[in-house]
Amino acid sequence: MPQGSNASRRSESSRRAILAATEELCRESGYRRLTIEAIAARAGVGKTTIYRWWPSKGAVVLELLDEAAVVGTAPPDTGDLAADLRSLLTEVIELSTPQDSAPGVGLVAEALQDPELGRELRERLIEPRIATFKQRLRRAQDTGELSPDADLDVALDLLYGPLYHRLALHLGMPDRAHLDALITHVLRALTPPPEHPPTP
Amino acid sequence: MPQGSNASRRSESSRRAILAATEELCRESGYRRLTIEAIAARAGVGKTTIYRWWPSKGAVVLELLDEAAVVGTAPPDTGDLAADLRSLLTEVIELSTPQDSAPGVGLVAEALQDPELGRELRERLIEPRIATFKQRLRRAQDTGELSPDADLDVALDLLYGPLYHRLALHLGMPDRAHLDALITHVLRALTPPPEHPPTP
Amino acid sequence: MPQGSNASRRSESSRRAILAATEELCRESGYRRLTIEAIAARAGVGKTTIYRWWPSKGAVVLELLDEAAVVGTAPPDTGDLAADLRSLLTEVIELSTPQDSAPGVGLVAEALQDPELGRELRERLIEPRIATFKQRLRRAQDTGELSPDADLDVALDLLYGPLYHRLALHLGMPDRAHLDALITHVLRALTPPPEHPPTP
Amino acid sequence: MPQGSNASRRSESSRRAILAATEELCRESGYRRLTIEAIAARAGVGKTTIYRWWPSKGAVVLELLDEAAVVGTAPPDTGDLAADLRSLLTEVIELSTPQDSAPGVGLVAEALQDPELGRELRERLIEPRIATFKQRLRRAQDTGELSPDADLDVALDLLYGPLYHRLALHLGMPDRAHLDALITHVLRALTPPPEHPPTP
DNA sequence: TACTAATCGAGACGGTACGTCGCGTCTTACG
DNA sequence: CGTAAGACGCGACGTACCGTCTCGATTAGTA
Repeated sequence: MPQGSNASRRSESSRRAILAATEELCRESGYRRLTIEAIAARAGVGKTTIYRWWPSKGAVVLELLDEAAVVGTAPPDTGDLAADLRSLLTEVIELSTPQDSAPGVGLVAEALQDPELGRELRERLIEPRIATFKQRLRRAQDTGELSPDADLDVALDLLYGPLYHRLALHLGMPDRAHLDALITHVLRALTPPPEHPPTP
Repeated sequence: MPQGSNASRRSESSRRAILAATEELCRESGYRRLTIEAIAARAGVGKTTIYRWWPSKGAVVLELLDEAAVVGTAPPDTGDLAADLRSLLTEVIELSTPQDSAPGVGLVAEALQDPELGRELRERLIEPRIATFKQRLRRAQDTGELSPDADLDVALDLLYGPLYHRLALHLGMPDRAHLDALITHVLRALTPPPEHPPTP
Repeated sequence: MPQGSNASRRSESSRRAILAATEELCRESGYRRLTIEAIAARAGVGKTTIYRWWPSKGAVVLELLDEAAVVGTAPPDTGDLAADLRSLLTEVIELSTPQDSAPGVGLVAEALQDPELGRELRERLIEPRIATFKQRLRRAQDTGELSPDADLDVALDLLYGPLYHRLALHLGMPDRAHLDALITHVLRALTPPPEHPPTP
Repeated sequence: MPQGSNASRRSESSRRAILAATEELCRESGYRRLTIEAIAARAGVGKTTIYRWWPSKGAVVLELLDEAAVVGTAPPDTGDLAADLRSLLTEVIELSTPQDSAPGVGLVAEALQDPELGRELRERLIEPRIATFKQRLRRAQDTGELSPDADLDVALDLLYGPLYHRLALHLGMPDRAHLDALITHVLRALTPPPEHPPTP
């Protein structure tokens, strides 16, 4: 593909330096104290260069997380549905755990107040994971593990909801036992007792 | 409570003016653009007076919401458990709906990044509602509507979780049908099929 | 006049620090490289404090020169008109000589491009000196040294003009001999050969 | 001049576009707001092209004025010395009058602070005019209109000085009457009353 | 006529300073 | 004393231009 003259003049090395500096500073002082000014200084880059390519510090952090995330587009499928769901949920839990938390939580907090950032966050980080999640559940429907008319959006709310609930309220992420309890409850609710369908 | 001579010389009229100004400004420009500086100006109050009594703008807004909320400490009990749960959840949904959302959502966002504010938010706004919620569920256990060993913390996660989930992801609050689906699912999961207990 | 409550809250110590820093920086690096940012840093003062009280760096420098100038409002009068004029002109020449030149020349340069600054410069620094100059010439008219209908504005142009001429063209200030030549010429032109008046 | 193969590959059309853009922008927004960046944009030219051929915006403007000026190298000589001087002075006055003033005044202002630009300005714009001026005066000495030992440098100062004086002080250029008064005075001072020479 | 190197347009880049905003503290005068 | 008013030191903001630096794409003189 001869994209030739269409090539952006953007400096890849600056881009990398900016993301690296962002990651360092976030780790050192947290999302809150993160500053475009400081990123530029640490990265050895003009502020302009940051503003040229990102609209806000949130967008920089978003790209950082986006790069960091190894997106396995195919859902895990060990044959054990509960285990697979647990591993999907665990990925999110780990993104919200202290040492790495700064960028993730800060980003969610900022996105709450900034619709445009929220949209980006949803499109680039969240929706792919939702898709993966639903893909796994759909497969479970195919194998008859789940009721074929189970409402997958409800399942999504029920399984991911608690994580955000606890995040927002500083309640600490659910431990292994609690997580298993959640999954068990939800699967039970979605598993077809043949005679009455889940939603009236 | 004979606090007598100990009575604070704090000016109640300033306090009210501050909260009123906060409410107006929040409504006009949103939590994000809210500023201690602007509150003081609008309220005709010195900045010192605000800083003397509140540690941050979040704390002011928290007090505003705290005053606004009519906390029915006793849970609703119409005899219809699903309906009662729906009305409890609806209160929170309304706090997160556009016109009034600014203070509520902004506060949650800020609390995500400010542990102290998070603690205050939890203690003064959240926990009373959690208590009310659990109280109603416990009554349902007493009447046999719910399994006596149902895990109420899990129920809490399952019912409130989705709201925060959707809040954080700008997904829009669940509509009436979805909400009912949620409640139905959760109640089904908590209702005892006598042979296997909810947690393994 | 008990101006009491009317007293400005302005910090005199900051004002002095700002002027001192300005003077130092001007001496060290010249008017051109002088920067509000640097003044603030050197003075240990917020930039806001400078912008609050002065509209531009030119205004700060103007105030600096204004304070530095010992304005003898009464003109010198040794009885020797030429000598008195020479001493008046010398004051201006010294303000435009290298070591002290930075502020003075820079200010004139900036005022050339900034009408508001030009007005201030004129009112606060220039016009008092013009008044003094004219006062001395008027006294010379009283004593008959000068023609009573000599045009003092023309005299002003003729005597001060060359200084600005040379300043603008980097020609160097007139030396003692040239200055005396100038004064001699001008006085001769203003001294009445009784029959024909100076202006037609 | 066999510069032959050495011929510059410089683009004349770019040069003209740059000068034209400079002239327009100067007229529209004044020398002060003039910017290399803006010149390049308006001229449809890369910034590099400007920096390759001129060291500063002052140099561009200088070239602009240099081209615009129709330098009559031979002084006017109508036989009426006062009239000839007036027409020489008028050329400078017009260069400093509002509509065209921007480039001229700005250039002088900048040159005050930039010795290199000052030198260029002097050599290319000023000195030719001084030469012309002196040439005319010398001719007047030949015809006996002026004292043969009149100091032409003093004459220069006395006649051009007031213009810069007024320019620097935003005093407005001398009107016709004042200009005539100046010329009259100066000529009187330089005309030989046979018994006492002009300088003591 | 084709080659080849200087020049061109475009504009990203690392910087410096700008002028503004809001912070949280401090100072002053009043009630 | 608490208060209204607001100046203060500070830090970050987002912008404007600077002068330098790649990038192909002309383009003009030479081979």
